[in-house]
Amino acid sequence: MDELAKALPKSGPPAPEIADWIRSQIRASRFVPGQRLVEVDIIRRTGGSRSKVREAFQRLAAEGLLEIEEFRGASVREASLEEVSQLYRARAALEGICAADFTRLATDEDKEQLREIAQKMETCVEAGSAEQFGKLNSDWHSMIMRVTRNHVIAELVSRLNTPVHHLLFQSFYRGNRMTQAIEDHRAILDAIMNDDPEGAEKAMRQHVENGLEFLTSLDKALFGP
Amino acid sequence: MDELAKALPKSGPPAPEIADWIRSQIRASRFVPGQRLVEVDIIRRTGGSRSKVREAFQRLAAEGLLEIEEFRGASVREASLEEVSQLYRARAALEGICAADFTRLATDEDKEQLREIAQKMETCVEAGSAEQFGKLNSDWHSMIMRVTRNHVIAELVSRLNTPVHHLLFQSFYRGNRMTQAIEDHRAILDAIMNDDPEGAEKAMRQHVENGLEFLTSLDKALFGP
DNA sequence: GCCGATCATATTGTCAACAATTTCGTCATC
DNA sequence: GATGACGAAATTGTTGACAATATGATCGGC
Repeated sequence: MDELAKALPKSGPPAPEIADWIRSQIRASRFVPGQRLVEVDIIRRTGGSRSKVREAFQRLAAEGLLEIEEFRGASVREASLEEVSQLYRARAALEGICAADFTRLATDEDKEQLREIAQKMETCVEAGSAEQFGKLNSDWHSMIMRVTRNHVIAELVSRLNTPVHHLLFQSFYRGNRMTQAIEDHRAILDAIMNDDPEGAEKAMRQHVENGLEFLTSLDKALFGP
Repeated sequence: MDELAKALPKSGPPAPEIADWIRSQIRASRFVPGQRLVEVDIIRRTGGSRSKVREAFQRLAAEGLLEIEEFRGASVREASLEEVSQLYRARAALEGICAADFTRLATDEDKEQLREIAQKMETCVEAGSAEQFGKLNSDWHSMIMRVTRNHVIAELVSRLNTPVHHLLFQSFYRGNRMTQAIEDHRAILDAIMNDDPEGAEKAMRQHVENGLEFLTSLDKALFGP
């Protein structure tokens, strides 16, 4: 009864908040793939009742984030490389169309703001601060989502990202991922500035595909020869 | 303890199966938007225990299909027209990319099979059997999904469709929706046969957008002047 | 030391009882 | 007849106890 419970003086947090908490733990790599989530442990940490915790597990299982086995409980699901690949294909489609919509909908201020974030990211590369880079990268993609005003797609992309969030974080530390991303962003921004929705979409898709390629190479470096 | 219980001689169905059952009821318009889902009622009909039913509710709420209010229970969520519009934009992106992938991956037999389904649909128009048309339409889109072998996208599209499934069903009965769909399918198929992935993608997006336009006009005809 | 059986513990699955809240009918009052 | 207070019934929220299963330790035999 320490972490979430303190933030919420109520009797107990409802299932969605417990789910949020678990999700945040996974995104922060405090819960890693394969790890078992014991009910009493979550109860202690969140202050939620057992039924609430179990309901939260069901929610997360529906999202594909947890795996529930009979009499063995919930564990963080490990996405296979094949699944990650499919997931990135979905992201390419969704973020691609958002890039096109952004090009059509964005005001000059919006575009300028996007350019500024990209610029800050470049300074991060020079400073070698991958952590800050990751945060700005999130801002950059969120900015596009916000302008297109499609909550459904924003939610979907967020969910699609959760299972690989911990890997993304690592990836910026490795190889030339940051400079690659910078180049991609510049290509996207160029198309946006030229009022070329199709070009922006194409560039965004390429950006996502590059991300996938980097993840697969990262996977090989970590696990297989 | 009548419907699902009979089909399953086990002690009681697990939460995911109860969720499936409720989902099917919604798709079949037996549960309509706004309708409250009383726990004991679901328990009687499925044979599940109360905790199972509640967990199933949470799953469906996570999918956005149900709405859960404190002390008021679960009810079928009504998707606003704005939300349906966003949802179709997502579908356009996802199914569009699948059409392109299908063009690249499909064997000649696959393409032929797709053409056959489309042909059967044309006979349905002549016979005026909207119900059969709807079923074949599902087959047509499923066929594309199957060939592209992307379970993630297939699952997403299925979920995106569930909230409007009951409207889709009606829409085929109205106006010229069927002939419109036939034309769209023909355009998509033409691009596929010409090995033109981008053309197929474009045509598929247009097809989805047409579906949305039809839904909005249907909505106006039903509710607003 | 290694292997398998056996048992204690930990964990999850199920259920029933009780508390809290909403819902709906009843009735008195205006 | 409309309105609002009251209370019974229905419904949901919460908790705890018990059953079923898995997990891990212990022990005996080889």
